[in-house]
Amino acid sequence: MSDSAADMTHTGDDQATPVRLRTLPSRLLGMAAAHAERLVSRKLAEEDARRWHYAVLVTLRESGPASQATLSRRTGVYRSDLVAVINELADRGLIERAPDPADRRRNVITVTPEGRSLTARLDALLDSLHEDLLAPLTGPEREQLVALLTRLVDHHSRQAPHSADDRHA
Amino acid sequence: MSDSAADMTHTGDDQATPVRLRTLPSRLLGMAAAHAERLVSRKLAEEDARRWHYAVLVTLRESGPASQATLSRRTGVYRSDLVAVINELADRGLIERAPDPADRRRNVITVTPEGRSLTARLDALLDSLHEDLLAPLTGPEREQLVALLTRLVDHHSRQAPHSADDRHA
DNA sequence: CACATATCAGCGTAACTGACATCG
DNA sequence: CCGATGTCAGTTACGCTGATATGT
Repeated sequence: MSDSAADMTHTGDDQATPVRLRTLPSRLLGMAAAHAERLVSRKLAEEDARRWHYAVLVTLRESGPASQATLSRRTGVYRSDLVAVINELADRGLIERAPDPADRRRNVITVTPEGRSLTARLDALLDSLHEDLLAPLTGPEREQLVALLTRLVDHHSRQAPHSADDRHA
Repeated sequence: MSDSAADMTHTGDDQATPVRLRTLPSRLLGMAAAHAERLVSRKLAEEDARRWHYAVLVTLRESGPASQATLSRRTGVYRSDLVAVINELADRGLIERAPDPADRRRNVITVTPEGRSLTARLDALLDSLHEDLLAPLTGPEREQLVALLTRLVDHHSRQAPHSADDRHA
């Protein structure tokens, strides 16, 4: 256990992350988001779902049946990636994919009753999860955080409406 | 251009993201972070650097020479991934990797002058970037945001000190 | 012996690009 | 012909899990 070239075992701050990194807003955002997303993925996995599955299901519930291209725009999931998500949801009988008679390029995607019930279960899981996630903050602080983040996100999507954003559950 | 099964071209809210998604804290965090990380990656790319490169360079500057294992702990980058990062930085003459005479398992990593100057340039790029990123917020609001995020991150890393977190530039 | 270090090989996901056939 | 749609193939970064050889 000796010690060597620099400091290491001496000072004990072996895992002290530099101040510069700890205080960089972009990094803070990244770390908080990474933590949140780990929790979310873990939770959704309990129902064998992932973020994109949930995003699609919620979108179908809120805006009704839609084509894949439309779902892509509404969820922020790329149409190419959406194909696999739709496949998986359809294989599990959570949605139905039918050709659109009015426009034969399109598939009309519809939630099934089983899809709706899964969505409701996922809602509940995520709601309870957010309790834990935001545990260190008071009610007003949570609102503040949400408000600030919303401002950031809105500002950006107004500035670059086309430039590939959104995503994330 | 007809119209079909649901609404689509009718209403015009073709890309209206569901309220549930737009207001989910975890998603807001994810979107804000994704935006930030896109900006950061773009900026760092101007100097052919990535987040991990910057994290390593900053850490070396702030805490001096260290072994790869120590750098891994301080930056949050996995030892296994660090190998490639160190290789790349060394190939470009930004750091030096020398065996530690006191402990022959270790490599002592040291920044070179070129490494220091790159780090300084990256600092400047990121500082100006954060101006843009946080543009929609006032000074006090930025502090509030940073404070709230710090609380979230700290709380979590106290709760799960071992469980693989950190990362992100 | 248990433990740490550096390295390698590999996996899963998210995000994104390009191409292509079909259809409007 | 231009543009939209669904699909497939592929890329990059990141986060994470082994396993292994070497050394303490």
